[in-house]
Amino acid sequence: MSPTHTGVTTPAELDPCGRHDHPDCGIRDVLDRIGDKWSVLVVVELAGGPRRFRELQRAVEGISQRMLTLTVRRLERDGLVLRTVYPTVPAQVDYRLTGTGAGLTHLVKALADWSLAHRSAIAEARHAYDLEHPDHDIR
Amino acid sequence: MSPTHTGVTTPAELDPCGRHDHPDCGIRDVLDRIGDKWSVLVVVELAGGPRRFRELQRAVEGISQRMLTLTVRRLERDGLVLRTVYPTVPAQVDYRLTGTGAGLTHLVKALADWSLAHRSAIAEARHAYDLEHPDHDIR
DNA sequence: CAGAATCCGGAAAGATACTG
DNA sequence: CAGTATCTTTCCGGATTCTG
Repeated sequence: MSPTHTGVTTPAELDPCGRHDHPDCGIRDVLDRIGDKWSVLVVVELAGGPRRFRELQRAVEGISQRMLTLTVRRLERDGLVLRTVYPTVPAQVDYRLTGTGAGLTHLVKALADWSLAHRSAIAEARHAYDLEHPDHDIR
Repeated sequence: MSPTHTGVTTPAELDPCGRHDHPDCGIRDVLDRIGDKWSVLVVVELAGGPRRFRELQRAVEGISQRMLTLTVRRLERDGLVLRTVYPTVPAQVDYRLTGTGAGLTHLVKALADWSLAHRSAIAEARHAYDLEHPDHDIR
């Protein structure tokens, strides 16, 4: 039993943490890592195999070279992506997922599945909301 | 077969989309929704049952009233949260997860599980990276 | 209590130019 | 090619004040 249990009904199947004795389940750790605008897209692309810098930039579409650098550096730092430099000229670098990073793709797939499964429902909900609330500035 | 198949080796078990014929798998939809700073925390709290505005604000800890309003409004608009107003005085409002929203908690749990499982590995990777790259400004 | 409206600072992201 | 270095702009989010 959690010492801070409030007596509120908490169905086990709806408790995302499995227990309530820590504030955010550490979820923020993941989200801070893949919740940004580009990380997931880069991971998805790398799931298709190693890619070079330019390949990634072309594949992700819309990402600036600056953001790609930052994104890929962070992923490297977190041990999700391996960066390999080949001492050729001009320089050649490739990026590939590490074991941990590959495991992430399973998570991403879960996200994609859920997204696809509910995308229309959400779109409808939005539409309905927008009709009932003619002038809002949400989003 | 995908018409845009490039011939690159793409192990099915690493393909997060299941297919490559769309750019981002719609993942961005989900991430734009739960990738922000507070949405997940609110959903997690609501997984414990209906909450009133103030209860949420106290529970989430650190969230401003403004951000709570915005967060909960977006979730409502997307049909993930149901907002109920009781015409009492003073006003009383409660928020609860919809069916779709409850389904989200499974996703969140997956995130939490992955996070907990790899948190130490990632921490070590970071530490190692920071040692080899004494002065970087990543993050 | 449950918000709405406003102001404001800092961080994130984009664009661009330059380099090994 | 694969970045780094700047500069500019955008916008997220906090603090505060006011209302039904």
